[in-house]
Amino acid sequence: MRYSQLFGKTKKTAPADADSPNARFLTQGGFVDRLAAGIYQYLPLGFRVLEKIKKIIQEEMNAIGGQQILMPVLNPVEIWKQTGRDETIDDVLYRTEGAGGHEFVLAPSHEEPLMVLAQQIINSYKDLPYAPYHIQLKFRNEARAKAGVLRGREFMMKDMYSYHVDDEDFQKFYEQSKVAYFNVFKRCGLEAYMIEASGGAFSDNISHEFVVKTMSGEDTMLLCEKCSFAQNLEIAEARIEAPKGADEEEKPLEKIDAVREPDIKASADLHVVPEWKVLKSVIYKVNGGLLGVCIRGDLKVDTKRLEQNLKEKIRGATAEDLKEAGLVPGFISPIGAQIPFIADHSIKYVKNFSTGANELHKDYKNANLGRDFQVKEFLHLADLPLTCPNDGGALTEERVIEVGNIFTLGTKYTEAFDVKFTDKDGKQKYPTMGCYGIGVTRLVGTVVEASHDEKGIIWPESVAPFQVHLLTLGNDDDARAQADKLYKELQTDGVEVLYDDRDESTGKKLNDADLIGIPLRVIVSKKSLEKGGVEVKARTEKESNVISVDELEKLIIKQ
RNA sequence: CGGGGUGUGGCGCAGUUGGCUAGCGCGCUUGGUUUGGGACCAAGAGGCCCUGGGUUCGAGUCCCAGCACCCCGACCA
Repeated sequence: MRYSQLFGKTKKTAPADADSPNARFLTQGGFVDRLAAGIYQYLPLGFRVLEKIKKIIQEEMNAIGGQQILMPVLNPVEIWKQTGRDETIDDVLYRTEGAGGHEFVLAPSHEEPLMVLAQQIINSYKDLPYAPYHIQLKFRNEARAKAGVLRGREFMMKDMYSYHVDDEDFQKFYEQSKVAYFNVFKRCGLEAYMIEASGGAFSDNISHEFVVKTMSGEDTMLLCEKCSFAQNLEIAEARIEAPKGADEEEKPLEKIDAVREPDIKASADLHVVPEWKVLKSVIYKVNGGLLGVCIRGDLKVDTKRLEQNLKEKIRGATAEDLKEAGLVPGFISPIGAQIPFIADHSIKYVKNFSTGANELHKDYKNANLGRDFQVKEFLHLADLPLTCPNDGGALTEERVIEVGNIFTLGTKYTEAFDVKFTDKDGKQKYPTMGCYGIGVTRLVGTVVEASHDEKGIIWPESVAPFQVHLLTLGNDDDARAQADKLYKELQTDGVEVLYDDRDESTGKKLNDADLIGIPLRVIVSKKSLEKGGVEVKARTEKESNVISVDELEKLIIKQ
């Protein structure tokens, strides 16, 4: 492909609102374009990456017996009523009306249409197992789309579903799917971790998530330093979620007289509430300034964790520090305070906190997060004994993005659609199912998140839009002729080449090459020809070297 | 759905207490000079200033309502 003819060029400046690395580089590099929040269109460069990732997934799914099909996006609402999911996941469903007032949903997942197929196809134990899959757009009315292509309202997903005669056969396949999943991510150049997770709204059963470490991730993973134990923090933290009675209606904020001792117990006694209903505010001195930390009254701030999270040395604020900031020990609260506050996640689950009013012997009742006070950031700061259940090793926290997940579905759907097969013994039975998802468009963004530098993307060879970025520098006629010739030869050899044939300045062309991030950069210029060939540099390397055209062809074709 | 922020040529931005023909950089077109890390000169094209109401002699600017987008949360196979 000649870059001069490519539909979609790089931009010198990224859109101001594209702030996660994937959003920034993919839009600036001309891979994708945002049409609306969470809705992207793919330009030739982005589309090529998408297709490569799809191909890897197809190969790995086929290898474990998957059979690709294609199911429709537009689904009659009736099949969604059959599982009750038109109500249970109503909040994410896009609905639309067809001719004659028929109601449709845009599929957010595809268990339902598949079950209609299964009713017809699954009859005998001789047929099983089956593992149909498809790669298709999904539509989910996310409350908040974000982070470029990582969380979209329209996105592409590979979903596979398996049917088995019994649990044993299912388990065997489930294990195979884990291997296939690791293969997919590895081939995309990603290091994935498999972690235990809760099933969420789509399943109540056991599930495993596949996650990749990224800054723009949405989840936190706990990773054991000693063994391979990895777990979603959600599970570990379940214990600090909402104590009984914590989730109540928000009541009006009230300021009251509170002649009491300056501690949590005194506050809880005065307000006649359990200690977890008291909002604890602790003030630290960080980098010369003061920082408030809110946490549930019954928990303690783990200062080591706080330091790790802030990457700063901290110490407790002194009485003078507090006085200067206008804070009264024992009656501190984020409401009306003049210093920044952060918080432990535990306070998100409790309504109507009691807390100080930043005045001696005055308290607030019914203080609510968001309405009455805000915090800058939520961190995991509670002093909980979070150690590895296997060997007691320390657990580190990692920001991760979920790129795939696998579920045991049991007979939930086969029963709902009354899909039965006749077993060897002549009895009718429900097949047991699993489902296996990979976010395909999310993978595109994840690769960028995991592999970039300040200049741009660094595509792994396996998913790069082109293998070679060929460019000329200078306006030397001979160099251009040589480059044209090389471009044609490489094409003849079946090498995917992006040829920057523009008459642009050196800096612009080199910067564009770094931004687009094709693995191998090949420069043909007067200078390189004088040194006897072409200059090659891997995107991952700093230094380039000059080799002959013959050597180049050997180098590329052996790959 | 709560909190915060932003809407001005394709992209990034400026626009004063309301004032005349809405600017700048990048990009684009034409001509010329350049060419190893975002070159230069000259001449151009390109704007429902988010939308709708209001105030005013006069609104990009003030007021009201709405919409969109981004961020932090709630939510989330």
